[in-house]
This record gives sequence, structure tokens and C-alpha cells, in this order.
Amino acid sequence: MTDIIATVDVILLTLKEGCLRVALLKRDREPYANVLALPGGYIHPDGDADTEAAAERVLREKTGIVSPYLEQLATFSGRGRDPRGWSLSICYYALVPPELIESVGRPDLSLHPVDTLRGLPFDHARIIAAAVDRVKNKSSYSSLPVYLCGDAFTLPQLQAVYEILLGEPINKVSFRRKIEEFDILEPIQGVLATGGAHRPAQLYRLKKQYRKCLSVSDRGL
Amino acid sequence: MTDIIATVDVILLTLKEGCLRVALLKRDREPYANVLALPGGYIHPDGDADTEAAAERVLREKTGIVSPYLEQLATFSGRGRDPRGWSLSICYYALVPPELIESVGRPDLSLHPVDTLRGLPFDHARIIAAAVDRVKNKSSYSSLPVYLCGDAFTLPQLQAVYEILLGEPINKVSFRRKIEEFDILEPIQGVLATGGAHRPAQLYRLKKQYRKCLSVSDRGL
DNA sequence: GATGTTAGTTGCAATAATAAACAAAGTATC
DNA sequence: GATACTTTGTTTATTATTGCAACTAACATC
Repeated sequence: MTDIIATVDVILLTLKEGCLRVALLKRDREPYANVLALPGGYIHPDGDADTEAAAERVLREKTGIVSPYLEQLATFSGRGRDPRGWSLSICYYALVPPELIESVGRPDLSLHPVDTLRGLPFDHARIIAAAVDRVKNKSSYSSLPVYLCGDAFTLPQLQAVYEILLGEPINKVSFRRKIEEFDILEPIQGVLATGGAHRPAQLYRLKKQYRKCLSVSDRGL
Repeated sequence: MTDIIATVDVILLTLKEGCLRVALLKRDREPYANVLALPGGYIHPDGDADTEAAAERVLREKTGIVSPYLEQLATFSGRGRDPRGWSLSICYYALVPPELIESVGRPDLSLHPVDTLRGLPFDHARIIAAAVDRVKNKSSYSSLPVYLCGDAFTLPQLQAVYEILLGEPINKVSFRRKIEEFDILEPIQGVLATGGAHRPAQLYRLKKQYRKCLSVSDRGL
């Protein structure tokens, strides 16, 4: 019986300069040595409690990042995707603010706009496309995009994040109503985002109990 | 290095007598011999193109069924779920009309209401719960439930299916508006569901191009 | 042919989403 | 230091969507 290669891959996404970007690493071994690819690695049955733990470990080991949001995307499999043989990759996607990626200071870790990717090994292009689809779709009815923001952010900033993901402008009042409905944010009392030549905006943060979970809406937006 | 047990499991769901049911098989070998469990089996890297093909094969071999709708649910994994060791199961869920299950005439295949399951082996209870969640959630904004109906059905029948899945009555006009929006059904010209002591209903079928895909709505229902 | 029952449609009221206008609070300019 | 400018946040008005109730339609039964 032929053996199965079992790995996990992590699609680490962030929003920087108005564009959704994926973190890629130069591979340090064959196959595809020195090619930019998703951070991934073998599952360690001896150490990993399950594939989610494996994904957390791989992400930590390869990028130094511990993501506040990590969710299983899907499993990709088949004979053709890895030159070593029949393989199977359980994929997880993570959303982080760009500062988190920069703060770890890994020069081999680079960010790439998700819509102009070329030369990716394995089926990583397809995997990233699936992750982007998932994020965009989930953004249309949930609070998922908050994980792309830092600890504190203003509503106009959050709205800009939504607008980039959804690819269309959102009505200000509708947006604020939805966020209000989610009931996951709290204003940071007395703290405003100052600096611009205009009225300063209220800063918000995720309520503690929502640090790792989503709020979803019945009717989109 | 410890080996990983790689399997696929299929959650075959149908709606019968007003209640969502899952198809279970008596296991023919250890572990859990003679216990009711999800149809599942090892991935065959030599024969299966990918895990979806493996799931199709397993479903066909163990139940005789080829499902018009089969979608990857998630991958469940870890040390504790299988007494043989660290295991991983890529799970797929299938939706079929009850007649399809009955037509294959497998006496070892039985249907069980999803909300009163007891004594399931492995983590099959959790897997089924995840599948049911997925189906119910997806029913709230897509045309998924049509796969629980047979080839031809009336709108009141389809509405009843939705109402069972969503657990609440739906407004008749709203429902028909949404189905109209999906634009996936066509009336079977001149064919009505007769028999009752009342006005006969128009029979509908899925348009050919929508046989294996879903239609989704922006705003629920 | 009157009655009961479910199918399917129509019109209206209630609700929600969008758009536009306005007010608030700061910085920059002269 | 008054004025203009810019973005935030709210209020009001308009439009679209949804839900309800009443109505007609088409059978079977008695």
C-alpha cells in the first residue's frame, strides 16, 4: 500500500496598503527548494494533539506568529499536487494585523498581494484562492475582519477593511448598525484617534469574550 | 515516527417523516465491530484520485449510493478518536432523498434521527453534529435543501423541508419569492401533484445546470 | 352543487436598508 | 483669532424589502 504524505499548511492573511496579502516563506528544502510557498509542515503524531495544534505549531515555528484567529479551511489532496506522491494537506487560515507580522522580524517572511501571485508550488495558488474566497464571503455576514485590525481601531478604519474585502463601498449608517448588532466592540473610554486635521474618531477594541470567536448576522453586511 | 491513520467518512443525510436522519452501518470489523457507525474507510492512494473520490467510492461500496450532492465538511483528527492510534478523517456530507436510500435495499443500512443518537463510536457524534449544523446553517441562505427532495417536488413540499431544517415556519410569499430569485427550478409543464382532496400543486425540478451546485442568497431565507 | 382543503396570487402594512443632509470637533491658513 | 477645510458621527427622509391577511383557484368528498 502506497503511503500518504500528511501535512498542514497555513494561509496567513493580512491587510496592508489597501490590499489583502498572504505571507509566504522561501522553502528550505526539496521539493521546490528556495521557492516561495505557504508555511507548512508534516504532522507530528507524537507531539501534535490534532491538526489544529499542528497548524499552530507550524505557524509558530516557521514564522514566530501566534494568531488570534485560526480556522480550518479545507483539506486538499491527490496524487498530482506533490511530486513526492499521494499527499494530503489540511489547511488552516489565519488573520492577523500587519504589525504582528512585522513585529516578529523574519526577513524570510514576505507579504504578497493575493491577486497577483505567480509561480507558487504544489496547489498553493488554489489553496490561497479558496482561503481568500472564504474570508471575503465570511466578511459579508460576520465580524471576521476585526482580526485584520490591531488591538484598537476606529469604526471608519474597520469600515475601510470591510470595503476592501467586499470590493465595494458600504453605507456608513448601515455599517454602524450592523457592528452595533454584533455587539462585540467596546469604546476605549476617553481615547480618540487623533492626528488628522479633522474631528478625532472614537477608538474601539474587541470585548474580551469575543477574542477568538465570530459574530454572525442573519442578513448580511 | 508514528504512523497516521487516514480515512474518509461520509455523513449521509436525508429527511424522512419530518425529521433529519443520518444513515448508519453496522461495522463489520474491529474496532467497534457490530456497532452502528458512519460509512467510512481507508483512503486508497493507488485508486483514489483524491479524498473526494475516496468518499464517493466508500459511499458507493458501503451503501450502493451515488449522491448528487457531496461536499467536504471538515477534517477531524487527533490521538484519542481512534483506539488504533493517531488518526485523521476527512469527512464529506451527502444529501439524498429518502427513496434513494430505500431503493438500494441494503438491510444493514439504517436511518436514525440526528437529535437522538446514542452510543456512536469514535468521534462520530461530533462529526454528525457538525454536518447537521452545516446543513441547517446553509439552508438559511441557499438552495441546499433541494437535494433532500426527489427529482420532482412541489413548492409546498420544498417549503416543508426548509421549515424542518430551520425549525420555524416560513412565510409562504417570502419563501416563493426567494426560490424565484434563486432561479434554479423549472415547472414540469402540465404535470401536477394530484391525489389530495384539494387543488393540485405544480411539480418542479432542478434545472439541468444546477444539478450539482448551489444557489445562494445575499440576505438569508 | 355545496363544502372542505390546500395551492397560488394580490394588495397593503410594517420593517429595514440606503441616501442625503446636517452637526461636531479637530487642524491648517491667512 | 476668525475662517475654511476635513473627517466623524447623527438625524431625517426616501426607497426597498419583508410579512400578513385576504382573496381566488382547483381539486375531492359528500
